[in-house]
Amino acid sequence: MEILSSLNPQQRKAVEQTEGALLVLAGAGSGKTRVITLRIAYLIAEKNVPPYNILAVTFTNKAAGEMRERVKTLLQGQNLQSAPLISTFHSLCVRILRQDIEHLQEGYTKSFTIYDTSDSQKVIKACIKDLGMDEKQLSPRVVQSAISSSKNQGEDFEMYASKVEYTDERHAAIARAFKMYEERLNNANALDFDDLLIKTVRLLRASNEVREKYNNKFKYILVDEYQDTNPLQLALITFLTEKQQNICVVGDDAQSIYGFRQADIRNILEFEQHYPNANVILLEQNYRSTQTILDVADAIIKNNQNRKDKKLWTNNDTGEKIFYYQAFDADNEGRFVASKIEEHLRNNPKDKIAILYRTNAQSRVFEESLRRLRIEYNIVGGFSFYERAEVKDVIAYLKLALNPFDDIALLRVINTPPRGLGKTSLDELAFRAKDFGTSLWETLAVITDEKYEQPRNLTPRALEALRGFKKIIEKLSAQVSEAAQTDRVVSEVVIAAIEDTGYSKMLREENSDESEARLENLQELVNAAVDYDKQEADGLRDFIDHSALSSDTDKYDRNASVTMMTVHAAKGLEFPIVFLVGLEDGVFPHARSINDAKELEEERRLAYVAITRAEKILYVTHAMRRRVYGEEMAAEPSQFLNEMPLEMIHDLSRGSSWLSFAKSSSVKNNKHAAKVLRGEAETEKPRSTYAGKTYNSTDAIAEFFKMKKSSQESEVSGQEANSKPLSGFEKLKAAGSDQSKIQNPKSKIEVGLVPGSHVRHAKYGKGLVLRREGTGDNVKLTISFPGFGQKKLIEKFANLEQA
DNA sequence: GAGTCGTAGATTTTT
DNA sequence: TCTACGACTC
Ligand SMILES: Nc1ncnc2c1ncn2[C@@H]1O[C@H](COP(=O)(O)OP(=O)(O)OP(=O)(O)O)[C@@H](O)[C@H]1O
Repeated sequence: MEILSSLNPQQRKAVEQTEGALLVLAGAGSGKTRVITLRIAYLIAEKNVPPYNILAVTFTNKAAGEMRERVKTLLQGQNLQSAPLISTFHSLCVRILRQDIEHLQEGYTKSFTIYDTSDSQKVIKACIKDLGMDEKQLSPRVVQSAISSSKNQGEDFEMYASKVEYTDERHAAIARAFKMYEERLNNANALDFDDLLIKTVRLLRASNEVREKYNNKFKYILVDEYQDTNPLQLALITFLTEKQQNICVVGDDAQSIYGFRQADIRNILEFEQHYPNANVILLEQNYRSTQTILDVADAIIKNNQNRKDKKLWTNNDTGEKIFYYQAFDADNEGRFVASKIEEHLRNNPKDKIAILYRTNAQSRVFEESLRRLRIEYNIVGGFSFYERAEVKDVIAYLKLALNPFDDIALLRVINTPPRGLGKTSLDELAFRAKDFGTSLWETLAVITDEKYEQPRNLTPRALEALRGFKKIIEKLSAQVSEAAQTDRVVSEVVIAAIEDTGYSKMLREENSDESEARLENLQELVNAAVDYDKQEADGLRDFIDHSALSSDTDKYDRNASVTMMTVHAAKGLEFPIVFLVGLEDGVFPHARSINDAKELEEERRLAYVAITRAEKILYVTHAMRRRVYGEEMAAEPSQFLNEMPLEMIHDLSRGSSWLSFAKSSSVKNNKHAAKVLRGEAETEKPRSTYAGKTYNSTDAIAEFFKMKKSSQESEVSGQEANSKPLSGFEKLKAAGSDQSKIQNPKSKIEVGLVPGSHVRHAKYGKGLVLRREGTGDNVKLTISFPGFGQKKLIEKFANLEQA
């Protein structure tokens, strides 16, 4: 088969060995995804496996879409009766449950609703309230994440509750909320994201018939990014491969970045225990990146204790050095990136460039700076189209029409547009519902009935409004079931949900820029439905499912020259030019992970993923100041920068930068200046804890600041594209020194502690002042103490000495 | 019941 | 900085 000629011998082996269990464990860019893709084509074209017997599972919709495309291209010209199923875990589960959930006998029907994260959050809030607790005592966020992580480990609320110590009030409260949450979802015939997996696993476990059915259907199973599977997903795969064991998984333990979703790399490392006859193939040649990029990625990942050493080599050139830029602040970082992108596109308009960041919130600055230069970009993730309020509203109408038990959908739309149904009426409705033990919809039907004899506790106006609402939904339901029978015209029902509900009327009457934009978004929704009608014609339900599962903007345009996304979203992709931005302690690695060795290692793997996305050119940038919650904060260069081999980095910053300092302090016989900077950490007991390492670059940075102070004039005027008359650094210095001299004469230190000053603290020892705010007795100082991190202290009480 | 205003609190990462 | 929710007014 000629397509195999594009493979190296190991890859080829992995493709040709179609029977039995196979693990392909290999580093970044070694062709794992290519193996999976070709394997699917090979099974179909060479082994004559019917496509419907093949299941390939990926992690994101984006990855599934890409793979579908590639397989399609490979199989062009073949006359196929069916297509292989290439889907995410979640879509696969929806597919199975839509067919067979009734076998589970838990009261769920095929018309179940999917609750997204915000829907579940609403349920949780209601539960907390109904348990007589305050959101401040028990935050919905905490409950939600507890429930989710418990579920992803395969637990139900009973298992969760059984683990709670009876003295542990807090967890007991979570357990109660968990229980109530489960009951409410069940009553609403609703499943959350995690339930999709849980229920499928439970279904496969409980029903021999169903298990048998899918074992017979999916004879060949392939899983990409296997290192990111969690115990539930493992269970799912295990059940699906009970009969046949034709399973091929590929992955790289160094790229495991979904620990927060309970992903467990033991799944991949212990694959041979799960499938004792498994073969293991290692791929060691990287086809993607330059040697320099691989060296840098490798240098970083080597700092992880918990890892499996893998070889990775490349025939590619050494390539360019890594480009580094220290920005003055986030805005300046954005300008730098945009201007570099402009330069690249001027030289080669076809360049494909990615901006990768740790959190979605960072995208804004880059959007603005690109827009300023009129550079087109597209952005993956963040708030998706389907998460917009107006879109969710319309979808909620449709969800309610499909599943009237969906209380969340009902509450969302019952008074949108305003129908004169306020808190009082809705409280009454909810109260009755609880009393009857039924859904809001059923309750509504009962109490609006002409023949209902009990006192209603509703104003005549409210009663009429409820009746009107009921009619609207009934009409919509009728249209929906009609459409379901004709198996088409999703778009018509969508239009009905926009028009006949009064929704568009409300927006037209509002007549603002805002409402204008919303109407446009709804038009987009109609367009999506029209497209959908043309392509799949799988009915309204499928359309709605799709909207729930694609919070990830999977229609990213691979032809666009600039794409921005989080590092997580970039997994599996590659770009000739990559900008990895915001490399600061607290941002990347994220502040939430910095104090936990395990989580810090995950951040480091994330850095590894980010760097290995680059094919030819990698830029790394960081800002010295960044706004956090609207507050300007001093930012330290990321420890991951410190872990890079500095001689491979080329400094593009104007003036002196952290890098130039780090390089200059290199001891002759030492390979990496970074090691020098790490100093004591190296001689310490080898990284038994990371607490001390977190700020171990502080000394370097402290000295850097000191240097900076003396050369401030040149540094500031050298800052590129800094249009403000006074740089922040100057302002900071000015504000700091003036205030401390004039308004704080009582201060122990007459000179005043300006940012950059060294101080000594009784408990934390030597530290460096990063920031000063407030006046008089209220002066607060942010000080970085090596080994203790940043502390915010009141100058008056801190008892600081100048060091 | 609807709309306005003020303030506390929040951000990882994805399905 | 932005948001989401609660108090307050009409
Ligand atoms: N044998 C080969 N010859 C030439 N190019 C190859 C070969 N195998 C893979 N490639 C190319 O290498 C690049 C990386 O491949 P692929 O995305 O499959 O790697 P991967 O192992 O899945 O990477 P990651 O783990 O980083 O997602 C792709 O551009 C692919 O086309």
